Amino acid sequence: MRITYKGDYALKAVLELASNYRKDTVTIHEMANRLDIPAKFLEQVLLELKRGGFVESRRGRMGGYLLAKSPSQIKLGEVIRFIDGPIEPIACIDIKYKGCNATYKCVFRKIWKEVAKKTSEIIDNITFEDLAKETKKETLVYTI
Amino acid sequence: MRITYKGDYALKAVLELASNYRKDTVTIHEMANRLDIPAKFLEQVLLELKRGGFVESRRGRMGGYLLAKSPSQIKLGEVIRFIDGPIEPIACIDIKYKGCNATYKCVFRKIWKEVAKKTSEIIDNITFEDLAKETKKETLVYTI
DNA sequence: TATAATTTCTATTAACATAGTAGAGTATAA
DNA sequence: TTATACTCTACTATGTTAATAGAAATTATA
Repeated sequence: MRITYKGDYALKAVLELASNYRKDTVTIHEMANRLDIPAKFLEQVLLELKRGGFVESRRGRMGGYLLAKSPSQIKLGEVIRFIDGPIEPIACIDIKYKGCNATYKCVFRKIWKEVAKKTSEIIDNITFEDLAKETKKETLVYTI
Repeated sequence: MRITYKGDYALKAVLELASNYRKDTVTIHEMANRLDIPAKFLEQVLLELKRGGFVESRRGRMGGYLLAKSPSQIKLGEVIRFIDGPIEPIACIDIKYKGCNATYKCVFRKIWKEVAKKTSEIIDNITFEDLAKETKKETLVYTI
């Protein structure tokens, strides 16, 4: 798995919206400023997240973005997979990969699957509710 | 972590040499044919593996490649890191990464570190001796 | 109703990485 | 001496990434 800037931005954006869940909508520019992300790039990321059903938007004045479902229903793994693709470290799990005339007896294949499994055990067991709580807590710690 | 074709080829080449440890040297072309890898590309990979101290070579007639140390002393993780770089899924662990004005309080950072740790627990605990044994066993199974 | 604020959509681009190709040079066993 | 093998450097095609640009559509509100 490799996390791109786009994926990184997506996670931060969703977390931002999760922290704002059931409050106001947040505009692209607000998020871009707060997260220090190029606004036009973030715009594209948010559109993609919308198509993925993670966020909703309100157009026009007083518009902005908001989460499409509860933070507790969005897993870290879902978002990163949607934006950056499969978490498997090598494509030999995938169809496109050519280079193994006998994948079924490739000793590496099972290792990469094991890596993917362990990765999944982490990222598919963390919701944005968890993350929002954690950031809140950390912010408090640093504020006090 | 993302494993490139180059990394994939490197692992297969080292395994091939591990299976041949203390027997004859193996030429680039033999390996390229057996592993179905473009010979000129494999050539570069092997040169890199040599610079990394994983393999040795004999030039001229009757030449070829051989392992520089015992298969039991070469870990999967060492080779893949050397060829494909750090296993961390995101560069925010690295210096070059810009985009976190406060990495120390980034909730994602610790997650990616955890992923890297689990990955390391797998790939740094497998030697090419293990792998060579496994391929040998599997080959037998399919031969019988 | 006009306007400012906001999202939406499509295209373009610079830089870099990947995966490979090409060819001339060097060493060595037989 | 020669065939066989590794060595080295350069080149290239393709794709991906991380943006940037600008015009269009929508909507609250003054």
